[in-house]
Amino acid sequence: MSPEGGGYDPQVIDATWQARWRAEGTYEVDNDDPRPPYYVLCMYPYPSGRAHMGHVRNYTFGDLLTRYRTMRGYGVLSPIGFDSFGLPAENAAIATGTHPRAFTEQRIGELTSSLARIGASYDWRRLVTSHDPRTIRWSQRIFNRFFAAGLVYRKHATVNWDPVDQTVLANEQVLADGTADRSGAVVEKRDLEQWFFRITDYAQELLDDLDPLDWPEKVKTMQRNWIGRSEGAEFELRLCAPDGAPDPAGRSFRVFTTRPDTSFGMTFCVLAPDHPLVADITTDERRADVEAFVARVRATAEIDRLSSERALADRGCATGAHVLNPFTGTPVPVYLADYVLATYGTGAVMAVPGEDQRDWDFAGAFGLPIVETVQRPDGWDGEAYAGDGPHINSGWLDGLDKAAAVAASIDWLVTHGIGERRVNFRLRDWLVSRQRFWGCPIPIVHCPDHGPVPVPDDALPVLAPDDVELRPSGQSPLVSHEGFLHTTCPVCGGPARRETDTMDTFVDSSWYFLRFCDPGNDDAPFDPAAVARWMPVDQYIGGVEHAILHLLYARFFTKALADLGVAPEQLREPFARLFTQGMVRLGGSRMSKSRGNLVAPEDILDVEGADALRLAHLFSGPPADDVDWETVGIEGCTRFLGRLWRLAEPASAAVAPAEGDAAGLVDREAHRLIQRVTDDYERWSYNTAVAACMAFTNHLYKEGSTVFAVDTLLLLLAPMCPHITAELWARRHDGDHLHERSWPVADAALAAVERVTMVVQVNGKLRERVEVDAGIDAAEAERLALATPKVVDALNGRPPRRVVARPPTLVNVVV
RNA sequence: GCGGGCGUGGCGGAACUGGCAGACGCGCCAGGUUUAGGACCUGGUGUCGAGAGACGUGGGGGUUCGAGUCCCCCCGCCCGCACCA
Repeated sequence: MSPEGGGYDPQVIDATWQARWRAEGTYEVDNDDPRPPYYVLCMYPYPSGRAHMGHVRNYTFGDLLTRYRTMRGYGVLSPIGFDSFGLPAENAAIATGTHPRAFTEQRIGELTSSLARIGASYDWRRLVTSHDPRTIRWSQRIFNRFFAAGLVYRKHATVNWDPVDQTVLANEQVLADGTADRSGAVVEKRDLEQWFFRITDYAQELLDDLDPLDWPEKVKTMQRNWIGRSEGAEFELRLCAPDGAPDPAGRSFRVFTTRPDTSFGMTFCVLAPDHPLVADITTDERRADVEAFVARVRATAEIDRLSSERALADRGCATGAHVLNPFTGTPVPVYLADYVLATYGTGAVMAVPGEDQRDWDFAGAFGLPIVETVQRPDGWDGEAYAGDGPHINSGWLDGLDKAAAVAASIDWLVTHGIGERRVNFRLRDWLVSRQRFWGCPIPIVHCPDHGPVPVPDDALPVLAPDDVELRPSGQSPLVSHEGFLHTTCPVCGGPARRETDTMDTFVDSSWYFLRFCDPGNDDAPFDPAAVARWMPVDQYIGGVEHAILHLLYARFFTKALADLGVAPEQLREPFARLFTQGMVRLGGSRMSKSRGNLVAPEDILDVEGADALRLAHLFSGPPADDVDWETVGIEGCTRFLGRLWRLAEPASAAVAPAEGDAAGLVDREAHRLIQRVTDDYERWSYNTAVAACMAFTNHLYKEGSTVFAVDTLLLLLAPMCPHITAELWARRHDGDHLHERSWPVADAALAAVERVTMVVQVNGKLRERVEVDAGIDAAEAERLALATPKVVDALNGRPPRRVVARPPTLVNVVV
């Protein structure tokens, strides 16, 4: 290490350049910036304190892209914010007595410092946090717009209730085994009055608009499955006596099916245990059993309900009621079963055991008849048959295949006024109420005379009071805060009570990316013109764990806001391109606080510095893949940065300059490197981009360096390791700022290869290598190949059976 | 069960459109430098074989002049949804 130049000291260099970027506003961009716009966005973080490795990975990719696109001449919008409402702050408040705001703002400070320390570059003027009263005001304004448009409504819902923490939980806080992720208690069901967003109005559009998005196919598929469109028919079943005599009261219910073609095989039907008609249709003889069954299902934890261990006979119950199968005119019994869900379709199904395995199993357990309505293929040895085939035992549908029989059966239902074609979605409306304190208050006043009334726009934001005591009482402290609770009705001025529920924090993350476009706006959530300039986000980066909820909600918000005229009308999708990065694991398991296997990025920043840490993440493998930190060799990256320093630092000069022809060859190599690395950046192949830069550095150590080659290397590495490259560039170029330079452009003529190694194969096996001119034609390649000793040997005087020439890289001689 | 993906050295991975398998890095081995250690520099490193060479991308088959890459079957692993009628 040369004493004159000084060694590579990341502590000093990182801090120097981070301060300079911040002070000079290097990555600030105005809405009238003359450069073409490009919007890079990392999913904004929940402020949990100092950054963990997942953050580092995420924000390294985002920062790299910001710097790269800036060098390519774009005005890059790269904002950051914090998803600062949420459960952990509230739990900490209950545990320690700290106000959630103080707790949260401390965590924001820590995460902000971490982000700065990895060198992430943002336009800090655009900072948006969910708990900021300015954000709350516009979240509430949007709620009111949705309310006015009928996109918000209130209804009774069965929600998850944690009996230990005494609170309602979101679905995502309930584990697969039916226990709460925080308390571990078995979650109960409770009926409460809740607020919903009518996302199902957009189900079809949310499905259709996925197709053109440049998103991982996996994420699009997950969303399609979540939306869960299915086509079929809905029709009416009329109650009757066991002998088929009409029900004197004329009662009926409707069923949804995707297989109306199999209706002739309906030998019973099934209602959900909580179907509203259950009590009404149950016969007196069956009432005791039915009531016991319904009570049992309600009390049974989800996990037990789903268990395949349970005897089927315990999962259903006869009601004693009968309905007429309209296709056959015969009566069939009505059962209850826990596998029929009240919330999907009509909460009632016709059962066709011949063509549905669940119905088959149920029929077996209850001794119900099975009628096959589709001809089994030869050799079929299964039970229920769901495939295609000619219909049998189906009256006028006999002989038709599935598609024809579906169409004919629906026509028949329509003609007879019994039912109609029907599309159902699995997607439910979005339950947004949370009985929590640390969230955006729902801006509603309940008036005894006028019902729920929105708080007028000019009275927003509705802010939660600070003088509350957070206790695990099962209610938001707002419920018992008299000053907050009591207000007047905006319509009549009479006494009224404030809504005490807050909004799901997914509401905040459903529009924050729009606010980033116009964060200072005091008249509206954002100016549609500002949004039109930047949106949609050109590159969105985040974890695949948000593949469904956040991304679906944000898409819904964008569409709804566009339809309401809040966002530009033509903005139908928020995120044009999505990249989901892999998770950081340690020794195979997920890194997490609870597992106690966190590797603190700050410890690495203290020693190896930001550039080595970033490089380690970039080099470890494809960005989309999970990475096991145990196998990441930061040593190689640290070593490389040392080599780079001794190559490029003017006074450290460990590499001699290339002389004469060698210099020209090195420069040509540099042009090829530009092509290679640029291509790698464009296709998210950063591990190979790093590899190419390492290989080139090795090459320079061997062949000698040139000013052009080293400068090129620094430019290409600038987005990946911005500190060391900026420092080296400044030392080489009289204080010049690397990150204001343009991305290098390869000279195609110089990059072109003149001499290449041509591979000669005999029968597809490698036999010779020949140095040839890159411009040779097929005839010349063949001539050279046939003249090589191994080929002459193999031919032994005979002519080749065939010669395949792919000049200038390969010739295959078939003998 | 349905959907998506993956399987390459001791390890992370590379091979983009079918054309030199294993780039780059870790680790390991040897040499240099150093008082020594560390750091650094150079070379080597898929398996078998003294060598020529043979074998080699989870297993089996196929297409092709040529297959890690395309097709079929099987095995194993990961992820998502999971009684959605």
